[in-house]
This record gives sequence, structure tokens and C-alpha cells, in this order.
Amino acid sequence: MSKQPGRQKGPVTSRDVARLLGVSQSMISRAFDPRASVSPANRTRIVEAARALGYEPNVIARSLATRRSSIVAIVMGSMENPFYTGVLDQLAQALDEAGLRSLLFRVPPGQDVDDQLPALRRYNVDGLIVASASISSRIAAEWRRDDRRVVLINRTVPDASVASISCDNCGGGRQLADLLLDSGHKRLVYVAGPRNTSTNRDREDGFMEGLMERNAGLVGRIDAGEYSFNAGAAAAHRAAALKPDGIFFANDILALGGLDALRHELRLQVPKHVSVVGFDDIEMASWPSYRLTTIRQPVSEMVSSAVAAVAASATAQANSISLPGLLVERGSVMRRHGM
Amino acid sequence: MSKQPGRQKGPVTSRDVARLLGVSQSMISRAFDPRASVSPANRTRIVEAARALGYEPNVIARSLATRRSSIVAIVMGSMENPFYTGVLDQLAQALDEAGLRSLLFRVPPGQDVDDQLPALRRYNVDGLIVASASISSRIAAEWRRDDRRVVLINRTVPDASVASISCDNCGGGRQLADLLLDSGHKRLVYVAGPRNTSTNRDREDGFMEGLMERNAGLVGRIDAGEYSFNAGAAAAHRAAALKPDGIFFANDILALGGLDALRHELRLQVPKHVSVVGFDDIEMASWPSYRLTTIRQPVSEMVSSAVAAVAASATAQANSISLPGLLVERGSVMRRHGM
DNA sequence: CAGCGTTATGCATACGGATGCAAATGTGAA
DNA sequence: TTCACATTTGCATCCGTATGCATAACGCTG
Repeated sequence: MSKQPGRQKGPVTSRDVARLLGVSQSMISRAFDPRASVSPANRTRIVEAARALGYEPNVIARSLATRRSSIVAIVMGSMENPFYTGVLDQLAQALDEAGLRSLLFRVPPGQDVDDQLPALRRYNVDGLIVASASISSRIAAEWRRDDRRVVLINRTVPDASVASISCDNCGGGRQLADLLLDSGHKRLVYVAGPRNTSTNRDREDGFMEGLMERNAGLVGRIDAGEYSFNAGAAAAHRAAALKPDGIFFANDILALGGLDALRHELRLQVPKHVSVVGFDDIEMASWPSYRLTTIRQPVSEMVSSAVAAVAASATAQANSISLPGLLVERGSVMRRHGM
Repeated sequence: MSKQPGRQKGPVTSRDVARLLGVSQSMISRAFDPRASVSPANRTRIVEAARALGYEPNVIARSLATRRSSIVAIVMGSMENPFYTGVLDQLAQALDEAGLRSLLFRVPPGQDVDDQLPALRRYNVDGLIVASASISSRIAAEWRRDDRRVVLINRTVPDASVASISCDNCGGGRQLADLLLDSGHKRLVYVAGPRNTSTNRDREDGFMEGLMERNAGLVGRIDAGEYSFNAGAAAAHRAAALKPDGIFFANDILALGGLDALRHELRLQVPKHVSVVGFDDIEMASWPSYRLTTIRQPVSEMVSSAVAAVAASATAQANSISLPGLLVERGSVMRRHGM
């Protein structure tokens, strides 16, 4: 039970450094703020002493005083779709490089994102990146009022205060329509994802427009209900009944499930009997068993834009940007005879 | 520019509630602490008033006062291995259910985890769950001293103060050895993952022991270098030169890459010409194109144990637990003739 | 009704840094 | 040398909640 002042209990604080150097605590604080005015000599002394003592500013205390935290919340809806695990991975890394921490929120399926968000504000998070889920404009407005940025990935919301970064889902759908038509497909089926997602809506719209512009149409439309491998397989069974020669699955994970069902359960050859295309270009799409032709979403660009948007100064205009997807042709589409 | 006291700038604080009710701020604080003594009548009044005003305790301020944060840091090494994205997903969910938030740390490849950890302490995180990476015992000791729990998933460290949850990798390796031997395989190859991972070491050890107990051996050992699809494919090429009739890849993602290379690049049939087994049971292992026989790690149990361990009271003993894996037989192993 | 043990409440202060303002110091021009 | 002005520094206070200690209110027993 020695009570020497030398060995304190807790971690080193700015006051410890101040005492050692015989200066005020404020100066320590300022020494770590690049914009503050501290004489160069003292700044050096302080930084050295701080390192010697093992002092690191306490982020919590700082956050209490400044009302900002350098923490960005990442809200993920489903993680079933591998596309979003990739996004998450890159997001975490990009935020880290921007000096921001990521607080991860998984929204349980069925739960509403909006309900979780008030809890988030108690953490003073500086911003919010929402992937694979949406958000009400009421909530968005609240956050904006507090000067907290919110960025949606692949979703949009009719409110100018929230930034939104998407792949050009509509344009991608068109490209796929052109591809299938150019290679002579006549009996096309669209397998839709969840109704309420803008990714699904835009891809479908683009595809249909592309078809209609060339006076083509669908032989059928199947509702897969959710973005998952099994849903894709189930949809493939229903699609097969329509004798299609080409199927556009609303995303890759559906397409992969569909492709496997087509080949292994329905004994159909892909692309010989049916062509299959997807959307996203998840890693597995390139695996030799699949070689799926698809649209690649520019994930890195989307992630950098998202991070730039949350980190943006308050005055910056929140805007929606849409990045073009890239058609990646692999082996799941075949040129049809007699066109 | 009205200056009415009614409409404040910032969020509602405990003092606002106190003022409204004409009681002290401490009472508000205590009303939200189940162990504190507050008269039932007042507790009710306070909770109601709080809800009416939209008051929510500020977690940052609380954290500053209590030195705890209800935040757990999840440190992930590589996210290339899909197994860990599954773990992450479940972890985030389980922590959430335990009332804990997850701060996600991605350790860039090549970077040392230890270097990142001091930064973490500035966030007052209550605990640390490390997956797919290790940690030095010096750091572990520091955290323990501050009464911060650290839990390793699928790694161990020679220090009793850190809890460690693993799948019984060794036992899994044995099971696979038995399976391959029982089904008459004679020319076995082991494809190793990263040298410094305990998962790889234990699986290999278990496999070799299983082999040796029955006087069998390897026809060769290939070093894949890392846990990735492409590394598996590359390893398969080298393994094929050895004319094996069975290959144990240190984990599923390697096995999948290997399997595809075997089939599509080396024109070998699996399992007819070569049997293939992996470890983890990632989702893709069950896809019809692969139907990989593998050992399933009990992810849910591992995750619950990990969460229980970080949430445990300080007095609880940190211990290492090892959960058995389950052999999942699918279609990538064939019974060999003449045994 | 006095005397005592509980329970409820308020007061004051701590947690660790940030920051507006005033005081002190330094610089240059006249 | 003196005064005006810019740069450094320190003081005091705030951010929002938790909590030890003292006090007030309450219930019970004899």
C-alpha cells in the first residue's frame, strides 16, 4: 500500500505530462492540436515527454469535450451476401487509413434500421455509413441537424441531406440486356431480388428498358425473394419451367445458386442450354466452376467515395454519385445460333 | 435567434430531466442504475420524464466516469478467408445481444497486431476479441492489469491471462486421417497453410499423428503459404505431380481452390481420381459444385464462448477451451478399391 | 416519544481534455 | 526607449455522468 505519488494507478494523463514539464495542462492539449499556437520549442519538449511517459490522449475525454469521436458507424443489413463482406472489409481499411474507427452495427434481419440509430447517437459517432439497408428521411434529417454525415451505399433516399454512393445499377442492367440480345438470346427470364431494394429495382428497370428499346421482352419473371444462394437455386427451378435460353439473376449470389441448380439438379448445361448472368462480381464469380459473366461494381471507388463523404466538412454539399459498372465476360453466356 | 430556455441546442442531458422534475442530477443517474437506491415512485417518474424528453444517457460521458465503455474491439487479421467473415457476422450479432458494441479493427496484412493495440486502449474498450491473428503476451499482460479481457479465437498464447477459444484442430486432423485411411487411400498429401498459425500447426499435427498411429505416412507435403483460393489452386498443381489419391488442404478455401484447379486445370476427377478434404466448413463447401467433405467448426458455440469470456467478471478465471469439430461427409472423398 | 437503523436524496467532485479569455511575453516600428 | 501588435501561456470552466459522503426522511422498537 505505498502511497508514493510517482506510481499512479490509472493511465498517464495530460496533467501528468504537464506536471513533469512544469507547464499547464492546456499546453499539453494544444501541443497535440496542429492548429493551436504553441512555441516550437515547447511542442517538441512536450511530444518527447509524452512519449517518454507513454502518454496518449484519451479519446473518450476528447469526445466528451468536442462532441465528436472520430468514430464512424457502419450499419450492415444482411451479411449473407458476400458482396457486402467485401465492402465491409474495404470500408474498415479505408476508414482506418483516414484515421477513423469503425463501430459495426449488424441489423438483425426483420429489424428496422431506424430503431437502432438513436442508440448510435449516444456514442457521438461522427458519421454513418449504411450498406445493404435503408434509412428514413426523418432520421436522416436529425443526423444532419447535428452535423453528422450519413452515407448510403447502393441505396437512395429522397432527401438531399444524405449522400448516396451507388453503382449505376440501371446502366448495368442495360449492358446485360444488350449482351444477351447481341448474342442472340430469345427467351429471357429475370430473377428478381428483394422487392424493396433499389439495387433490384434499378437493375430490373435498366434491363427492361434495354430490352424494350430493341423490341424484345421477357419470357418470365421470377421473384427470388431474397439475395441468397438457396433462393437462387429455388428460382432456377421455377425459371427452368419457362424453357429460357438466358437468365439474368439480380445479383451474383443468386446467379451462383441458380447456376448450380441448373447444372446439378436440372441437368442443364450452362451456357450451352441456358446462359446466366449476374451482378456484383463477387469473388466466387471468377472461380473456375462458375466463370460467371457479370457486372463488376467498382467497390474500391465506392468505398473511397463513401469515406470521403463521411469525412467531408460540414459545409460540403451532400450529393449522390453513381459509378459505372464494368461488364466482365466470362463463360456463362453463349452466342446463340441463327441470329 | 430566440433565446428561450425551452429549446436548447444540444441533446437532452440528465440535468434537463432533473430540472424538469425538481430533483438532483444524481438521482437521474441513479434511476438508471438498477443497483442504486431510488424510491420506486421517483424511479417511475424519472423514467417517464426521460422518455418524454427523449433523454438517453450519453455513453461517452459515462465511459469517462466509469472507465468502461461497453465496447468490445474485434481484431481481424485477414478477411480473405470467408470463414472469418462468418465469425465476424455472428460475433457482431452476439455482442449486440449482450449489450456490447463492436469496434472493428482490421489489421492490414504484414502489419503487426501489437502495434495497433495501444491505440485501442484510448477508447476504453472493455475487451478484445482477436480472430485470425495473434498477440504478444506482454500486451496481454498489460490489458489484464487494467482488467480488460482478451479472448483469442483459434489461436493460443502461452499466457494464462488470455482466454482462448478454439476448435479442436488437432482432433479434426485425426478424424480426417481416419476417414482417408478407412476409405483405403494410400498416397496422401498435406497442403499446409501459413506456418505461423496454430490452426495450421494443430491440424497438421493431428493428421500426422492419426496417420502414424496406423503406420501410414505422406507422399508429400506442400506449403501453400497463405489461406486463399489461389494459393490452393497453385498448391494443387504441385500436389498433382505427386500422383496423390487423397489431399488434405489445411482449410476450406484452399481446398476449394485446389479442387477447382484439379478439375478444371489438371483435368482430374474429384473424387474419382483424387479425394479432397478441407477444414472449417465454410458456406461454399456445401455448394453443389464442390460438395466438400470437411470438418465443421462449431462457430456458434465458439462465438458464444468468446462473448461470454469478454463479458465475464474480472474475477473469473481466463481459460482456454477447445470445442470438437464435426466431420461433414459430402462428395469429395471416394472409397478406394482393394483395401 | 426517544433512540436507532434503513433508505432516499443532495452536494461536491472526479473522469481527461478542449477552449474562450485575459495576462504575459516577445517583436518591430517610430 | 516607448507604444502597438502578434504570439505564447495560464486560468477557469465546460462537456455529461457516476459516486463517496453527509444529511434528511422514514420506519420500528421499547
